[in-house]
Amino acid sequence: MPDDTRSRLLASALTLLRSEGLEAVTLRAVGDLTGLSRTAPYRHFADKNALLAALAALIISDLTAHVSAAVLREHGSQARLHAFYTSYVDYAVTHKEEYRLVFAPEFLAGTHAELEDAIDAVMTTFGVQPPAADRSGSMAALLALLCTAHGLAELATTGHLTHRGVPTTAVIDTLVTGYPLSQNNISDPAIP
Amino acid sequence: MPDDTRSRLLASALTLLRSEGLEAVTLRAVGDLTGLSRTAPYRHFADKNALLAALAALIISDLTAHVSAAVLREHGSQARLHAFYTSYVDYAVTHKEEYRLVFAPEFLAGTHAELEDAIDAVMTTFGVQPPAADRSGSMAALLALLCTAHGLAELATTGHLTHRGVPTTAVIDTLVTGYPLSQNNISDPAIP
DNA sequence: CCTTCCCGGTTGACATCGTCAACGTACCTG
DNA sequence: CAGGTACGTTGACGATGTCAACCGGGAAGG
Repeated sequence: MPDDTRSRLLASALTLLRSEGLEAVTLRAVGDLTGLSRTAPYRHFADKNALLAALAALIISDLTAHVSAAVLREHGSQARLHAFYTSYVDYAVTHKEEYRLVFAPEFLAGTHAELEDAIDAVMTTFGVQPPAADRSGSMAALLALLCTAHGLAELATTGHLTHRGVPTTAVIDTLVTGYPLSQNNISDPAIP
Repeated sequence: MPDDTRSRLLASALTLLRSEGLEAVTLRAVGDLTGLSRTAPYRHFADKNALLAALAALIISDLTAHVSAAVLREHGSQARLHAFYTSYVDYAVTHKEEYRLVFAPEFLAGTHAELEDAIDAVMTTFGVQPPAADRSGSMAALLALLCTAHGLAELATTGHLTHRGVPTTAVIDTLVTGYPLSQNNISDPAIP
């Protein structure tokens, strides 16, 4: 085990993230909790963002594993779609701060690699081939799926959904059974 | 014009946000740019979060105006749905930092009022009545719509979409024409 | 065995930031 | 005229990210 302290630093950061939130993850706190001193992380990560990016990568793996397991447990497109949304949102809500970190834009600049891997993992789960030029249709479909799941998760974790008095599950059901708009459920504007 | 300096402070903050990004919006910088001193914002806002929340409210108004105009310009559910997604994402991509501020979760805690208003504005645009118990179905549909738009915007502004080699418009087209998953476009997993 | 170098770690220091306390100044009110 | 209040300023404090300088120990090489 070569990079032992590096793993311990990441573990401390994860502990802090879970227990006290993203803003509590400070380099000094990470060093303290690991039993080292403030600038110790600088021996293993270029800067704070590098540490957080590494942590985000771990979390993404966990998230994809959670979702993949839930999806594979079901059979049939509809059931799997439902499982996908449900497990995705469930993970985000259960691990609010972790999910928040994964999509925190401030330090993700240029480090899209992890998310790309996550998307690849989802695609593999659904049996879609890796990006190929002639497959752009499927790619768009998958990205549309991810967009919806992500928006769902974001609005669910920040409470914007439940604050409307509508349970998240109802929204998911709506998404799974199809877009009501294409069925003309929504009338024309009442406002001229 | 009673609260003149307050407006000027907000204008300065908006300028900073647009030109140098969210992290450049510091109370000191806002004070400087307004021609006042560092702690001047404290005479008009409780703290930094209050200032940012007020700014976010302005931006939300602008966003909803942009989207509403684009939607009302079209006729028919499908065209309007397309206009909704396109204008929403267009605004987010064109005003990356502003959109980022609107959904920055750190200071939004408890201040959902503006977003609620934004949702109400969208609902009005589509002619849906304000939240009523028997209307929860429509509510869920609208929230599903917003979820998708938000996820789309987030992934588009952070470059996760285009980095996959798939143009955002293709994803939108997929969403408008309907969920491919419910049409069994996606095969069963190739992995056991 | 001795020298040299580097890896992992530490402390000290600095700039920046949000925030509070104390102060000052004008203007309005009684 | 006296007093208060709204607005604004400066000073200071603690927290934070980051850098520079320092240090010990072990590996490398003679």
